[in-house]
Amino acid sequence: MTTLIIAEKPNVARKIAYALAEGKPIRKSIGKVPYYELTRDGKKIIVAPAVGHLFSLAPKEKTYGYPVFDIHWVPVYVAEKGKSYTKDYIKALKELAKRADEFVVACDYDTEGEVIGYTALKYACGVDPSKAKRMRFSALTKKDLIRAWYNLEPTINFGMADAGIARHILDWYWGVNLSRALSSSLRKTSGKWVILSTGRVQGPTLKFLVDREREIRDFVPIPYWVIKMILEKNGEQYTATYEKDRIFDEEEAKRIVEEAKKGPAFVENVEVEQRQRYPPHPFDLGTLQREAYSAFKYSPKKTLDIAQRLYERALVSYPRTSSQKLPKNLNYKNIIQNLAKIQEYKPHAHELLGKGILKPVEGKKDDPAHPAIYPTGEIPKPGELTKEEQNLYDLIVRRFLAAFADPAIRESVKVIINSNNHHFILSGSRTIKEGWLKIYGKYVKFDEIVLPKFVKGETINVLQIKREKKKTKPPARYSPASIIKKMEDLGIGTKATRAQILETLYSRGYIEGKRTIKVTPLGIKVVEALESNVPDIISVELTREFEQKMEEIIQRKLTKEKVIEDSKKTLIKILKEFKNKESEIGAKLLETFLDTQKNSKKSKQKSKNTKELTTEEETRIKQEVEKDNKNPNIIVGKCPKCGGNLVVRYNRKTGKRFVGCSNWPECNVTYPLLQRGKIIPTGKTCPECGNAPIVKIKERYREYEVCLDMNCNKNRKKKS
DNA sequence: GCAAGGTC
Repeated sequence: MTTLIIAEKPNVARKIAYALAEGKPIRKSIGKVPYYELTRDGKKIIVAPAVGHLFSLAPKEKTYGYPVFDIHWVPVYVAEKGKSYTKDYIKALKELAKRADEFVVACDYDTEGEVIGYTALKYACGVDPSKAKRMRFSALTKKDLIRAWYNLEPTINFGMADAGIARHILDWYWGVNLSRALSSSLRKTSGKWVILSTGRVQGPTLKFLVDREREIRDFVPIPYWVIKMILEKNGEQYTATYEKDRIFDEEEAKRIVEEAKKGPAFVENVEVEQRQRYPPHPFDLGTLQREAYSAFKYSPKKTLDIAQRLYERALVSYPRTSSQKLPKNLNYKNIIQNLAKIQEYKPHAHELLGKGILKPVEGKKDDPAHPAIYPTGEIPKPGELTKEEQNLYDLIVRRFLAAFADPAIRESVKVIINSNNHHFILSGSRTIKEGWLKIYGKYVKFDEIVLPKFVKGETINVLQIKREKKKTKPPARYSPASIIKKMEDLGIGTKATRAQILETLYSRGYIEGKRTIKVTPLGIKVVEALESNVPDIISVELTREFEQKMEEIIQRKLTKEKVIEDSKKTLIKILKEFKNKESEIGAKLLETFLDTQKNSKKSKQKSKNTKELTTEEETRIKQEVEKDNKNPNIIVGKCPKCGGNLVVRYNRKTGKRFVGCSNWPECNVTYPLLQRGKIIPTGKTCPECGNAPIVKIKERYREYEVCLDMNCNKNRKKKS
């Protein structure tokens, strides 16, 4: 009898093996994949890892059309580029399954973990998933793991597996079909092969960003006045502000200034307050990403990448966590002693060790699978880390050490000045006791405004009282850090995927700007198209609905088949309507797409999104598109006579192409076209005749622009 | 190739 335990990832496989082994497990490997052999109670056990999802959904037939609902599970390395490393893991599981006659899933206890286990059993091991048992644990300590081993669930949780599978399929149906619909619309009008995309998470995220753009665009600044008192004490100048910080009536502001100027000004009261400031909680991934953004301006994606590298070197714990709590049984003392070997942490570490009790602060959020991010106590060799790795490591170490330090004490002072019965406030604040700020202070900003001592009744030497005109400001644009916080707050995406999804929005050309995110005209048009055709996909409610359905599947109140069928029906209807309006939608997308292209040329950015195709691919796509729509409506411009769209059409008898107005037969405007070369709309109207549009003709070895009007001077000049 | 979700 041999039992094969399947873990979600290599690191967990190792932990399970060490926990269950009597003595030490034997580490072996197949290719690059490590696995462990051990015995417990005379039973042979093999522990082997997956690496997250090993299987992914893909269409059964390779088509470019939509709708598409016929999909199945395939190895991820088949479905996605850059996932070849998973091949070895599937191979290893397949190999080890042959040696086993009992199977235990030990993936994270959530819907995704259940899907990872289910698909690994079914497609890698070739085993009926209903034959497998389930090891259920929520912490990776020896105690928890041993308890889980002796209390195996008799089967995997099929409710969770079904809910997870439904989630995968629903996301695929909505995301892929609508992405294809968007791309297809633009292709129809532009003739260009551009990837547009949307999905359950991309959609609402882009929508938030667009909403913010609209708020900014529609913002009407309102003027207001602030009143300031410049005063002098001991040869230094200080500025006090009027008790009402914004005055929207200029006359009122004038009056206050005039009255206050009469004086006399004296100190009416001095309020001093001391407050304890506790250290910040240990890092979950989202907080680390925000902090690294504010400290170093690293994008969330970059921070996760660096943290992953540190984790792989065993310098820090697992980064994809939402916990803000350190593990209870962690040997804090040992870690801090190790960190003391690094010169810059030495004094802090020694101070903490001298305290006797080591009790960290913790945050509210928890994660069943992983604790907060902490330094393991492994010490990097000098020069081992890059500057970026060093920065992030320092941030994590200091945050960890700070959690054990004393609170800081801050003092705030309010001097209330009365001048002819108008009140002005002079504020100061300073740190009285540094506490944890000594360790982590370089990453937090606190004002340090030290005031001289003022006493009640004291006369104030006023130098000036004045009003300043200001304007209300529009809300700020999102930064990569703040949009990810927004996603977190609304519960869309996961800790592991949010950063990646944001990168996707950048690579689609929907958004730009490293620090403040600006939505491009294309991004705005995509949201507009979805708002009027598929409002569901840009709404957070779709996620809520999926979650609810999943819960009902887990509770066996609904079957996954029913949920999938329902979504399919809804989508068929939506996609049918979308297809009917493709030309219209595409025309709108195109307007701004031309601008985006021009702009990106200006800033010398290469659009990764528009790729050159091989002739083979091009032929296939053409056939596909033509099959889909016998008359590809490439819009080349506006009709000078009626304002309709000028589109490329084909003579039914001769098959020859020409440009005609879309309002035919009401409008009879036509232009002849050269029969050779690819027609590319430019969005420009001819500057020479001011009438007909200019199109680009792209032949195999040359391309040139012509005015559609054959009699226009522009074309004559060209020829001569 | 398009999603979102795991992970190296």
